[in-house]
Amino acid sequence: MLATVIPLRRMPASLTVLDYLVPANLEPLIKPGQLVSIPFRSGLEFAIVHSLKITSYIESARLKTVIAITLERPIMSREQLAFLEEMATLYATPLGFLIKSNLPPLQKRKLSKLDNAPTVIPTKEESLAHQRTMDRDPSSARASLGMTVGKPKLITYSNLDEKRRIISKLSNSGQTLILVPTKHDIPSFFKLLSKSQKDEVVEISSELSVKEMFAKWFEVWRGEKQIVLGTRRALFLSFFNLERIIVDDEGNPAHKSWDMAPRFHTRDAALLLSHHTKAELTFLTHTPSVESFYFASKGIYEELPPPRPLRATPPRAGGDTNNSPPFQGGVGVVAGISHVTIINIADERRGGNYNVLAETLVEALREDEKGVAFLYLNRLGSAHYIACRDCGLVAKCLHCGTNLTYHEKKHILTCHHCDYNELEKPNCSGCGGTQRISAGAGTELLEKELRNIFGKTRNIIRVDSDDDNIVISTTRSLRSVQAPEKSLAHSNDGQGSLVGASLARDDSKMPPGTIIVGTAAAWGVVPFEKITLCAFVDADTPLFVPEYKMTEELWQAVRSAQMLLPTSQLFIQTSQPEHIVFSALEKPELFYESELAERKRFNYPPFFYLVKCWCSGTNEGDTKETASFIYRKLITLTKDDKNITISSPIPAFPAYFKGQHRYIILAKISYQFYKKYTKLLVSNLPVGWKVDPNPNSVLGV
DNA sequence: AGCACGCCGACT
DNA sequence: GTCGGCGTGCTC
Repeated sequence: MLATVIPLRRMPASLTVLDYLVPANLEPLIKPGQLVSIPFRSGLEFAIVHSLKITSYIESARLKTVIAITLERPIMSREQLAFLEEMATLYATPLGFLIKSNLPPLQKRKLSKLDNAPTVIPTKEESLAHQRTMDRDPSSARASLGMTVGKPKLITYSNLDEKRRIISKLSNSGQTLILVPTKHDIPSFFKLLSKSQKDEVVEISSELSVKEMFAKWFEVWRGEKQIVLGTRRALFLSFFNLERIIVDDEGNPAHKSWDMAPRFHTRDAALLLSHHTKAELTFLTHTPSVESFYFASKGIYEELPPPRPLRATPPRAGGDTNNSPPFQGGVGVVAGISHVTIINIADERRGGNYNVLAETLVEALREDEKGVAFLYLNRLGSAHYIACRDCGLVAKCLHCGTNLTYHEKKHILTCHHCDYNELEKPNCSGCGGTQRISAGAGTELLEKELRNIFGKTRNIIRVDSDDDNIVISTTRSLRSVQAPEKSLAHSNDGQGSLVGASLARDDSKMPPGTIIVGTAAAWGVVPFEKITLCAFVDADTPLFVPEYKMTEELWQAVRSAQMLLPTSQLFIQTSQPEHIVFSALEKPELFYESELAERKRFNYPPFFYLVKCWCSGTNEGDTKETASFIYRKLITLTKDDKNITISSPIPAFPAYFKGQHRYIILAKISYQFYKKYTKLLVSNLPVGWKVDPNPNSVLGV
């Protein structure tokens, strides 16, 4: 007998699986999903049994022999293995490496203890299936029973009470996987669970120590705990009895893994896992992504109910178009979700106010002298575009109307849709003004302005991100607060991360009259329950950036702020007050209609599936040449194929970063064939190329 | 991919 | 004689 095994190490794509002989004494015991020990090169290596067979394309004299079965009970089900294989191919990650990095550290002494540990069999009606699963057939329960799975469900809620009710109705049979966008969302979701649900929870995040991860991994593997609440890395735990997957806050852009391979969206990975394990899949959100809204409207997802206004404006007597249920006085929820005020910053400029803050906002801050305010500054992608500070006009392409990208080196503005470019002019073509900006105001500038306005009467806290650290600084002291490794493990009290909790609990740091100034990093840390006034200081930046998902990101951010701020005022400073993102707050379907029309026009998701591929190198010419060569190869491979279009290489944004020049090739694939063509692309890229399927950004790398 | 191997040049 | 830098080629 032969075994095809996956060595648990980085291997070239052509060698993800290797064949080994199975000694006679192991033949009755060996099965797929088991952890085995194999001779590899001159040493020993751990491997997972992929499949068993009789013959190999390699002559048996050259085959080595499996040394031992390290753990008799399979470490993963066939379905989990199939899921991992699919993830590895679609996201161009070596399979052995993907498995290894998601298994607990393989230490021999710990492993030998485990094999003797008794299995906890659930007392539920599936115990039979479970027994079968664990002892004979390493399949996940629902799949082994031949169960099928219905359409994914898209469930929207418009306040936390509704969300709590949905969660409390979850069936308690089998294992449940709940995926949240970031580690900061774990405690707030935990708070919504019922008491009995809380007892069944295992929390999974990147903050766990090796030892904690080891313990939790095996709790799930043995089926001791029924609810896994975690970030996307929880997708890779070993479930044998997974019955349902819930993707929480489905529209949140943080669900996308963009900086590390495998670069997947939690939603896409959950779809694959659900497909293999037959677990029911639910997308839970206050604001669906544009993609999910579309798929629900086409009946590909089951939708209940459509997104509703989050009390964007106070209800008017009589003609109230708000169809969300009236406030019912539930625990922890306060009537009348955020009152939104849109401030036209262009009016302020015309009125001679050239400060970062509009007079209306300054007035509101003055009135809120006993509260805690949060001023949010969006700096993301601020250098992408050229806008006029005075009138808000943005340079647009003459052919397609897309915002032009500014290239600093050549002083030109280019359109990445149709290769149009023009010279950057010093004056605004709208008002002749010279205050053309390519970067928004920073937190320091804003802090300075607040000092000028309020002097020492206010306590100002700045929350910035500096690489991976969250830096919290007050006017008196400056200190770097790093989320300590263990903060989450001990914070089942639902207070948020330790950093956020310390901000919230320590009232000496947040006396009445505090103003918190922060960038995107602040969102996980700001104690929103204490905030009495919130403002988007520069809501325009995302509207100007030539990235197709930016409008949706702003929509998500504003709606999230409404959810997080049940009572406070929400101010939005913009030079485009009539923009659909703001006008649609009262009628959300308008946003989706408008955004879908735009996406359709440029063949973006959900009409086409995007795959971003890129290469980098120290020499610009060589890198460009490599990119062109691969482009020509891909074009030859796919010519006359209507289901895929491949763009010619474009420089990434920024084109040169950390000593590397980067070039991007973007493929647009008919959605129904996304797997087939993604595989085709991935298998034709040379070593060193990176792949991001369904990317958040098409220009950045 | 990652690591052993071997070739070669620079040193004790 | 031996250390180490890096180009080559193999892994069942």
